[in-house]
Amino acid sequence: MTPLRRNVLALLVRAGEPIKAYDLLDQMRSEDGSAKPPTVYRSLDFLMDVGLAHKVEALNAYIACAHCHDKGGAELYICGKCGSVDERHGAPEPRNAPDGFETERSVVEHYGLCAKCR
Amino acid sequence: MTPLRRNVLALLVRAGEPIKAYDLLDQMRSEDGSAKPPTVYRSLDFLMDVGLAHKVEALNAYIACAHCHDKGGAELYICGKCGSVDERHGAPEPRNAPDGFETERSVVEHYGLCAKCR
DNA sequence: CTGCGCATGTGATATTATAACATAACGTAG
DNA sequence: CTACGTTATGTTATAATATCACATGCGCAG
Repeated sequence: MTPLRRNVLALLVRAGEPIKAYDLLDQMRSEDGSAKPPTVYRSLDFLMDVGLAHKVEALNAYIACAHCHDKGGAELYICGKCGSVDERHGAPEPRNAPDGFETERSVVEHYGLCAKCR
Repeated sequence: MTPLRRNVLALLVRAGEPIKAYDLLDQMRSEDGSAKPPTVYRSLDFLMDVGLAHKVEALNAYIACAHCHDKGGAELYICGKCGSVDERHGAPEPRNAPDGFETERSVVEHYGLCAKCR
């Protein structure tokens, strides 16, 4: 874990909700000035590799992992109104899977309204 | 359903696996010549609205719906080797959901190896 | 005919992400 | 200590994905 990566993680944590790569980049630039796209994408890739961050595929955005399990995909409940994300782990999919399919990675994202925003 | 939209749907069906918007566009251009990005994106949006196509979020690609249920998100099993997609419907998520969360739309994509490719 | 609503055409541009190559930082073998 | 390999970062450019904004056409209700 390098200072750069730690900084990216801190920004993700501070955001508290999904944040776009280029918004992260803007925040980095306001301190550093020299940040460029590969800087932020490389740090995000690293953080996702080690399980400290997730990509929200349907939003093209990124969040800090709330569980730090380091393995196993998260299940995300994303409120479309307030932007909050509730992250759950370990939900064993109902094995609706085709016979013999071997899952390596799952993307599970639910969009809707959280209890507060209903 | 217009000729344009029917054509896009036909191309999706013909592809038989997830296809990128710009690959669709290339195929359209090879017949039509005048197709442009909004042409294909508008048709895709329409097809997704009426449930005849899905976006594979983690691939930024699109597929024809194999069930035509018109409502309710699909659950996709995507083979990383041969590219085949097995589409399942009606899997009730194990309701690992936060209390009071009201889901409007779900994205469920499983990546791995299909039975044939293992 | 006229006006309205929707679909499409067209050019430009915004957003998201990666390629390719250069430089630096850091540990380890010799 | 020094040379070297490996990993991380800097830098420039560009690719890939998606949308905006405005013009045009087309069918139909009034």
